[in-house]
Amino acid sequence: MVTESSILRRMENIVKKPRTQLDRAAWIAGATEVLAEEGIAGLRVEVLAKRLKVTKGSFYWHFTDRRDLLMAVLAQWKEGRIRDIIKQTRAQPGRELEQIYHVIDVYSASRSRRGMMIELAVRDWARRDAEAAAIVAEVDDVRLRCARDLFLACGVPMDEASSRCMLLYAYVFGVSLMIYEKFDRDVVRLKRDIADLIARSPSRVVA
Amino acid sequence: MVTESSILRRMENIVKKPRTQLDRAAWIAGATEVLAEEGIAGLRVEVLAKRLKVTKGSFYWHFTDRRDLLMAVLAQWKEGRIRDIIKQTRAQPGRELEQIYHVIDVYSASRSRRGMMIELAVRDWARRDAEAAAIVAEVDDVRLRCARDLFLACGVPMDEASSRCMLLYAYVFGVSLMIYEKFDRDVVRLKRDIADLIARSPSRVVA
DNA sequence: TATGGCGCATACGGTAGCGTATGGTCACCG
DNA sequence: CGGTGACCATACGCTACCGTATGCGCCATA
Repeated sequence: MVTESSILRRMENIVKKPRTQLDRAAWIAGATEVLAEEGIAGLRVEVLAKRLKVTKGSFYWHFTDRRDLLMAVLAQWKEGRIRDIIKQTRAQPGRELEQIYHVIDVYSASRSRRGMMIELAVRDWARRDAEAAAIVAEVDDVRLRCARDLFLACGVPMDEASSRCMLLYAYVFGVSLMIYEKFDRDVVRLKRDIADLIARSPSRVVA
Repeated sequence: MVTESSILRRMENIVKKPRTQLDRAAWIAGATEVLAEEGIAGLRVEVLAKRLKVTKGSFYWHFTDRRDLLMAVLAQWKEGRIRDIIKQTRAQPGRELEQIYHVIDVYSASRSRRGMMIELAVRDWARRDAEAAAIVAEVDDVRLRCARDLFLACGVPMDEASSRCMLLYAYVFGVSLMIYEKFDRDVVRLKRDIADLIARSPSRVVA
């Protein structure tokens, strides 16, 4: 019989105590944290369990094995990235160029350090894991197409739009791998000028 | 007493059997191979020993510990990279622009896959290791300055030369992290156009 | 109040890897 | 021909980690 008190207690458990009982999502979230900090090689079941203040007995209740977790992390990363791309590349008509600058800015390492750490960890992972590579391929494809659409909306021809959006993403990933403090102190100007090169420099040399 | 036969035997050992006796250089070379294939996390003493057909007893004769090997790998990588940069960015007067295209080409992933694998492994390593980061910082500084000098020799102003050489290296590293087969089939044209954007696109929008 | 299952703890066997200790082998030297 | 040292093999203890087996507490339902 479903009593009123039983319903109340059940609601309590849902809203008041989602901490004691871990679910898949909590494990995935924790795993993503570790991935960002330590990379895929440092993402170990027992380490993660210690971090979440439980034992791995809990882990193997929610997941069949370590790979199960890794695939879940990948899937969630993919969903989040694609949602974010759609959001970041949706521009009001006439403001597409502005939006391109926004994309460069928002995906730059200094802007979202955590996001870039995950991005780089996933890409390093993908270099040696076929399933991770497949996910990265999907995300890259969506990203490139979305960014290309922005350039197309700016009136840039197809081939050039392809080149520029590829350059855009290669730049944001690549620059986060470099250590250039000694090279140039005025990083703000540097990055602004580079964004200009990617977004607006005329493609043809004017004779 | 140094007899004639002893000299002959010693020469034999030097020229004929440098295989049985491993030295530091052989270990470092093997370690660099493993680093390229498996990344820093996969670079394990016993794995490397098995690969070199010896046991780790040999390893701990030549190195104090694993970190000793890693630092040696790092040092050798740095030397090699700096030598290569100097070489690749030395241009005959008047051919500097040509040399810039050459640099983009020679450091692209498809051109030297092995070199880029090491490069990416070292950079991923540097994200979590201070000593690796210091080495990468030195190499980046030399690279950026050498490439900037090429742009300067082309008549490009200082600030723009800085921006373009930074974009150049960020691109070559970043593009090797991407998986874009689905996006554009004509990769040759794509890469050529991107090289044009980096090397020669006018920096200012002509009104 | 009894019971069944969910969520986790505990304990176990097994592998991989690090670093050390110690012994063996072979070349060379006198 | 005995000795010495470079170079390597073997064996050991230790830690980290994987996956499994099993037990325990707690909550919901009847």
